[in-house]
Amino acid sequence: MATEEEQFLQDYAPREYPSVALTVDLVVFAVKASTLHAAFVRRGGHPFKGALALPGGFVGPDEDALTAAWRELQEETGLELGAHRAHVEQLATYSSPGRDPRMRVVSVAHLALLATDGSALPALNPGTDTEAAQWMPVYEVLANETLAFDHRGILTAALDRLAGKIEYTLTAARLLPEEFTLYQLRRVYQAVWNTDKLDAGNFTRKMTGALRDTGRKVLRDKGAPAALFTVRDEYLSPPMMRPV
Amino acid sequence: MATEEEQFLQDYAPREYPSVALTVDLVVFAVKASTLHAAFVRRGGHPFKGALALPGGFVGPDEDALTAAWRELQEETGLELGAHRAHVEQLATYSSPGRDPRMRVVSVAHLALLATDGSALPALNPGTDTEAAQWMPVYEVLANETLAFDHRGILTAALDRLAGKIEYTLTAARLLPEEFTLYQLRRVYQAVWNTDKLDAGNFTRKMTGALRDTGRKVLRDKGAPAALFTVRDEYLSPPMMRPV
DNA sequence: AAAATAGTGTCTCTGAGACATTATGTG
DNA sequence: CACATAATGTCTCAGAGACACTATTTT
Repeated sequence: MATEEEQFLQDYAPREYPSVALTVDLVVFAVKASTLHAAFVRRGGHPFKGALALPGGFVGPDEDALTAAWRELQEETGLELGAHRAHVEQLATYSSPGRDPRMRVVSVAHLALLATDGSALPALNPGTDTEAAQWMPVYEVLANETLAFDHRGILTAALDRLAGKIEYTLTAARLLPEEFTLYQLRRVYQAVWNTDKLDAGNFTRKMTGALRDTGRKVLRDKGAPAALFTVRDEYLSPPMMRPV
Repeated sequence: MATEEEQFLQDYAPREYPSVALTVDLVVFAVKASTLHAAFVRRGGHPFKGALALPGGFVGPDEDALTAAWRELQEETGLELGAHRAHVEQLATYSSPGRDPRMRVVSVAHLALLATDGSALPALNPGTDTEAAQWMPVYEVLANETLAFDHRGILTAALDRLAGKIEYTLTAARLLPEEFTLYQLRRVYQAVWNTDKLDAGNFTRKMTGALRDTGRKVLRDKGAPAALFTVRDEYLSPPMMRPV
């Protein structure tokens, strides 16, 4: 049996099959000043010269798409894994034959969330020789900028996914440090949903069930001190509702 | 400007880049007798000889993954598009380097839903030369069968997606004819969730808001006649809740 | 009439939103 | 004390589930 299988693998003659170049595209989100930002690259060459594009790169022969996405994220931010907390998940795959006029490129888009305290964005690598990635406000980009390839569709898909997911999970906490106040969390929701209509009191009550109070408090410029929370482990990525 | 771009496209020398074979895998669901079924192929050759596998095939050079999924679905069922109503959507992409021991194959998994009246499954093509696809009960397969490659993961991902999606959309109606009774719809929910605990009365009240009563009724063996409904257009794929 | 099924009524509980109120800090 | 913010209380409303009840068919 083992021999039959070995035989097969040896006999197997690589057939004619269509082959494609496989890449990952990243939508990297982070929040500053209650505004949702994403990392973009300004294209210096054709096609789509001068337009904004999402960072990305080829998937190596010995890695899967998720590994490649983490590697690209690290190359772009220079983050030591674990220094910045990060969350990466697959979004969707874009395979339209004409999406890159130069050749057949199939791209697995990923959603990446970087933690910030809401006051500053993570540093981006100044870029080797190629153009460096830069943070830009997502809603302004969507309103005013031209995006290369099918990257507008990828960006809106990522935004929809994030906006939907924080409705029923605590994924929003992945955009914050390990410990955070309800004020910070609320600002993340406002950033993602591009709104300022979130009642602070109701928000507190709604969230505290899935959070753990560290007992410590932190002060702001004015007002009462705010409690520091962490996400209760059982609510980290899975649903906040439907507690199994 | 046009010249500069043309110049670039001409000058563009195809670089060295890793290339992969791109395929689609299909999880095709249909319901019979309140039991969720999926289409499988029994493997006749190595690797995974004798195990069950999902149907699928290569993505052609001039089609995207979704088009290839529709083509494979048609080849497998012999359905004239529109004769059987069908729903196909992208699920996720599987790109682990070792997932096929023969070569580097990246597969875009798709979820397909076929309409039945709940009493019989759509015919599957008897297969050209290769093994024909066959319907099998999903929960029994997951409990008792060995699945080839990473197809167990794909199948459970498809099932999770479907089970979750029918909670807040009317996607379940894609497993039924254009017009259906609440009894049929309830049986679909029971099939997908593998349960029989759905109160008929509450189910009716919950669903009727998103349905349109055709005014016609249909009889069963016993009991009162049941009204025929269709899905109100505005609720077809998008959410039943959150009415914008 | 008896049985089975379709559909409605009723009650309770829970969660969300609107909004007021109390508590705790700073200048 | 004035002010700002955190957190809680209160009220209302809508939706879901448990369960009883009525209506409509077949045998």
